[in-house]
Amino acid sequence: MWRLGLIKKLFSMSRKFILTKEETLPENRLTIAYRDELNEQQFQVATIGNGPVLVVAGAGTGKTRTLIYRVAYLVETGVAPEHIVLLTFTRRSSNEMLNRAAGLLDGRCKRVRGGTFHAFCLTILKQYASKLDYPNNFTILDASDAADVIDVVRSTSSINTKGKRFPRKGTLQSIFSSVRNKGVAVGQVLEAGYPQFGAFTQEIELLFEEYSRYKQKHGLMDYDDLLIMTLKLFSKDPAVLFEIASSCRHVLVDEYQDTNRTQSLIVKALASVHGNVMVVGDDAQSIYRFRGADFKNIIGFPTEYAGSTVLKLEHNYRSTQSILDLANHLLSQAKRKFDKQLFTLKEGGDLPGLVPAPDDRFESRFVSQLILQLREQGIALREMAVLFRNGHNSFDLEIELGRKNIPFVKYGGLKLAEAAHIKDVLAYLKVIENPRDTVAWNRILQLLEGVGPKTAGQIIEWIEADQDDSFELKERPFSTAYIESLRALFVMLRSVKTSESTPTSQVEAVLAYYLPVLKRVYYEDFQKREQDLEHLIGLTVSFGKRSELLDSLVLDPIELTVIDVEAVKDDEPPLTLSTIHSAKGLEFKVVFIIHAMDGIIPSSYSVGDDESIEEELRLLYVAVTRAADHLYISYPSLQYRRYDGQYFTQPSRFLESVPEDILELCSLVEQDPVELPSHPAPNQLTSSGTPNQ
DNA sequence: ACAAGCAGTTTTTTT
DNA sequence: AACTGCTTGT
Repeated sequence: MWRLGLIKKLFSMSRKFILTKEETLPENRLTIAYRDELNEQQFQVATIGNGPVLVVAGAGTGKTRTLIYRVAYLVETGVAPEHIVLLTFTRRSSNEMLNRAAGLLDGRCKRVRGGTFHAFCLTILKQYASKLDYPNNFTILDASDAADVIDVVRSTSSINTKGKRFPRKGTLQSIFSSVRNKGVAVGQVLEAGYPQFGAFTQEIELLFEEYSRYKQKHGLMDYDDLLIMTLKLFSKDPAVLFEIASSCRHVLVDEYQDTNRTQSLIVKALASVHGNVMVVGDDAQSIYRFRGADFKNIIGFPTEYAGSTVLKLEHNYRSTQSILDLANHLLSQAKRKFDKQLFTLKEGGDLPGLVPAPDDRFESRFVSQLILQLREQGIALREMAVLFRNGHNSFDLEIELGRKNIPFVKYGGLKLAEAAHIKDVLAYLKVIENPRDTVAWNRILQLLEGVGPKTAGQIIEWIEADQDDSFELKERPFSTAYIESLRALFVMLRSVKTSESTPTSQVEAVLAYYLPVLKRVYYEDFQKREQDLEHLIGLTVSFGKRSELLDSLVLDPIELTVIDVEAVKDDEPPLTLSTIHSAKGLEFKVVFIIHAMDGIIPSSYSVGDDESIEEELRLLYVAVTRAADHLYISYPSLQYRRYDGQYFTQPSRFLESVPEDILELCSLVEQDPVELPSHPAPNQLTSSGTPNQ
């Protein structure tokens, strides 16, 4: 492990020469009228000179827009687009920003580099992998791949997992990820988050070491490695750091409050030559503590970067005053105080509504009916969103929307690349790409009839011993139970490997082999899964290389229901369903927050830990501030749990102390469909009163 | 000895 | 829906 001190020393090593600042274009020769199109605070941000800058931007203050103008300004004043690095949270927001910036300057911003930290680091690592003793065709493990590797390591190690309850593979994976993202010891992570496994500290530490060794040996990198290995590369080879940092004349980071320690060190490294780093964020919207994000990064920025400028964006252009009142009230409940009060010129507006529904079904009917009515009133579906805490909170609503023929896209929850059948298909391609990828081998071997964990492990040992990437089946004591199907598998792998065809035809070739397997293994619902595979073929056409397809699917996971987007491409733009986490940075005219009961928001997992509860509060704050004009918060009063039957719920504790002149309590009243007026105002559907139970 | 099938439990949020 | 632990079958 490298040390923080070493990195710091590294940065100070590069000698600095002071150049006189190149003359910037006079303002009147710029093509964009920055002063007219931005407010004073935004203008400052967009046009500020060199040096470190922290922008504290409240929700809805035009942060994205300002960053776009910043990029445009830099390009216009002579910075080459490829010397600008724009790090954003999702590739979705990165693309949106670059497209909008390109629109401002007729395409000149297209060559700005950027994307997520992980994607950006990947491009560096692909180039310099050999310096870290990795092959440059290394495989990226997603969270469940990583868990599978941990499982393999555990079963081959001599650790006794019997007796008392030993953590499962997925739990181990999150423990290891915390260790690395927070930079603390295994023992500390266990103590803080998993006290029940404290007795296994030694075993878990051992596994952690073995897991790291295994990845190195087999050319595997998990998500955390992409970041940490990049830092390691920088500290191992200062010349590489210097070369990369030299090409980063301006580093811009969005959502800085959600970066972790490693990411902040990467930013520091990238800015180590030119020192031009602008980070934008809002500590009140920090919602990724669970994966190591630390809002201290944003708070501590001015101390970390001497001579930095702090700018603020406080004018909210998005929401009505009524919605901001609720948002401000939520923030006032936080233990850690925020020095921000958002203000808007959009006075008044309907009060946000709190709607207790009798149960799930009523909640879904309420939301979908109101959506239809608002659409009648001229609000497009694409301007409305339903937000929720957990991916599965919308299942019932999804059925109802389907019934009412309301098109929707869902963000968050299950990703296409996480579905078992997609992982199967990708595993064949991964093995062809990197024959040392034992996780993928393990997966595809176990799809053979008569091969389970033990036999798969045995076959993998033989394959590894061969050190031969040509997929020839050598003489081994194979059992007759599976030898024929194993032979068929190798024939397929060899023919795809040697075909040198496009990723699309490679996927098609794999599918020809895989479809019978699919039907046997998933005989219950293979038809549904077959559709996803069709969708996968559609996705492959934009890739020129197999490795690009594989990397992209891991780093930029396609949401499962994006299928629906394709289907309705020419029709009405769909309604958005999203987890609150995935809705970060987005805005909608109408927002529904569903399942807003205690135990969901805040999650029952966070109860008992003040810091976690605070994060849940910020999460609700983020959800509320997505809304521009109308906000409805609902929850089912009655829930079913499989074993203890029905039980009554409480609304989220964060909403309990909110006075009725900020959040209006509504009730649902059932009415004959014929009686429905054709153009009711949203408030007429609900009337103030006691909850209807 | 190992694979396959069944039953019962458990599920946050994301790169 | 997927994972674990248990039982049955080869």
